[in-house]
Amino acid sequence: MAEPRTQPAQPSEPLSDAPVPKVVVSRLSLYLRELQRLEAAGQQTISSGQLGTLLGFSDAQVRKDLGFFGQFGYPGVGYRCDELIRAMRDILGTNHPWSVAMVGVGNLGQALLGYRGFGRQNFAIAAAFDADLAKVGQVIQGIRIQPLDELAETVRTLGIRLGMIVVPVGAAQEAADRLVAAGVEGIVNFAPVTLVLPHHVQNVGVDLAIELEQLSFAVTTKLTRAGGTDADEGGGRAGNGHAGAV
Amino acid sequence: MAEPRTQPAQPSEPLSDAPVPKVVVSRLSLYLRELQRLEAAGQQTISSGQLGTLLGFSDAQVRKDLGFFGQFGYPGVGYRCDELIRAMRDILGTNHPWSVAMVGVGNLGQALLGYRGFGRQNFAIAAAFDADLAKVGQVIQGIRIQPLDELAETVRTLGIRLGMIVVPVGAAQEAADRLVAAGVEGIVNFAPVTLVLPHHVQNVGVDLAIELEQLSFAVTTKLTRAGGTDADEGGGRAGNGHAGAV
DNA sequence: CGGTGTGAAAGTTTTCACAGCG
DNA sequence: CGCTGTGAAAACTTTCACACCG
Repeated sequence: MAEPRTQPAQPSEPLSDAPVPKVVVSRLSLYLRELQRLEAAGQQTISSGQLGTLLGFSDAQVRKDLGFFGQFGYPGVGYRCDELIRAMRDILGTNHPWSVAMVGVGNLGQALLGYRGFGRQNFAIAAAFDADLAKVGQVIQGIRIQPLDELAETVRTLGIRLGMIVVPVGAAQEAADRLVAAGVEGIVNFAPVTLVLPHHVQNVGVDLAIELEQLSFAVTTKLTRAGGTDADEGGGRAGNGHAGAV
Repeated sequence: MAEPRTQPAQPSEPLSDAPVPKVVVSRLSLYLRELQRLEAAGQQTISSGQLGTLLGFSDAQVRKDLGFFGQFGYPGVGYRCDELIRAMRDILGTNHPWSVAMVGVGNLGQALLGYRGFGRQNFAIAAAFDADLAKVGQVIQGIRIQPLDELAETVRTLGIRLGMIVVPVGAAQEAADRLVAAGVEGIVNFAPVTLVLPHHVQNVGVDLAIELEQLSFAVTTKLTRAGGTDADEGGGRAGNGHAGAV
């Protein structure tokens, strides 16, 4: 932060008002994940070519993606890991903590309550709700399960902006409606159904069976782009495949 | 199956050898999911426009996507749900059962072992492995946890072709190596790391923190295409957002 | 009519290739 | 040199629009 810099600025925000392709943002998360790993391993700088190779993208794609948000590199050197990490987190919005409301505390919900990966990226499940009154009052992973009736008030009181739906498929839409009514701005939905939401509420779906379906197809057939394992030449690198929001 | 048909054929395989875009296949899974819901609700036929509206896509996109695989519709009528479901499952490869090997039976692994959604789409977790010898021998959800040493033999004996990695990030690459050595053809990876895999092994990544990161960005900013919740006009439909393979 | 299937046009994303910088 | 940042070209995907069918 207090480093003397020569030229690179880090606007860290969409730069122009040009809309950023969704696919670029999904790669940003991968860049960040890899950069954090590299930094932890002691690497100070990295070039677009190296970063791309690690993830199965071209050097040009890495540079173009970053170019949507500013100029972060040093010609002849590459990018400084620490700076780029900070910039990515600024862009993705994870330099500040996010509170998340979980609805549905079954097997999967309980596992997610204990998942350490959220905290590492600055997400905290701040409240959890379940329709089953037998669960209400239990404390799981330090969180007291609340009844659905308390959802709206708790969400407002804690200033929660994101929700996570982990209920059975039949209860998902109602859970979504409650979260929306409480003022949540985005929802991650683990139920295998397409939610009906107002346009101002963002939505990411994770359908575990669909991930396997995509693999089933890929194992059987050839795809056009970045299919299944992708990119990379020769030896053994794995490229990357992420499921794609449902 | 014994219906008299007029004209529609259902090639159900890539039709020509033209490679199919990955994004098309991901939408196929969504079409299938929606069709199954509609059929369960008693609907017999559906038009491309209706199906598209339910998922936030255009009618033309639905028709183009299906067009990669054959001709399934009846002009003036639409598609018969039962026929289209069967065709989609043939294409995705889920008309026959798949056995999956799970590596790592922690909180998340145990939750996935009990997840009913896999079975509904013809996936069965047929074996589970863990490095923790205290877990080995336990029976969870009807599956006996085996030591990693038995992975190769079990995978071969059971003819398992797909693997699922649910170990901590530091153990993921080794788990992948073992699965690959055992002859698995595709891997779903829940660990937040990019695996190095041979090119012939397909790979889908699910990074739970990245899903939230994408939401964090979407809530903060405007995206270009299918951003967060997308598509649809007026009232309240939710479009669809699936995360995108890592 | 209402709706499919499909070329052709429009729009978007990726790759190329190169000027410029330290 | 090695590597970034970026216009311009190429590739790919989506939308349009219409012939054709029951």
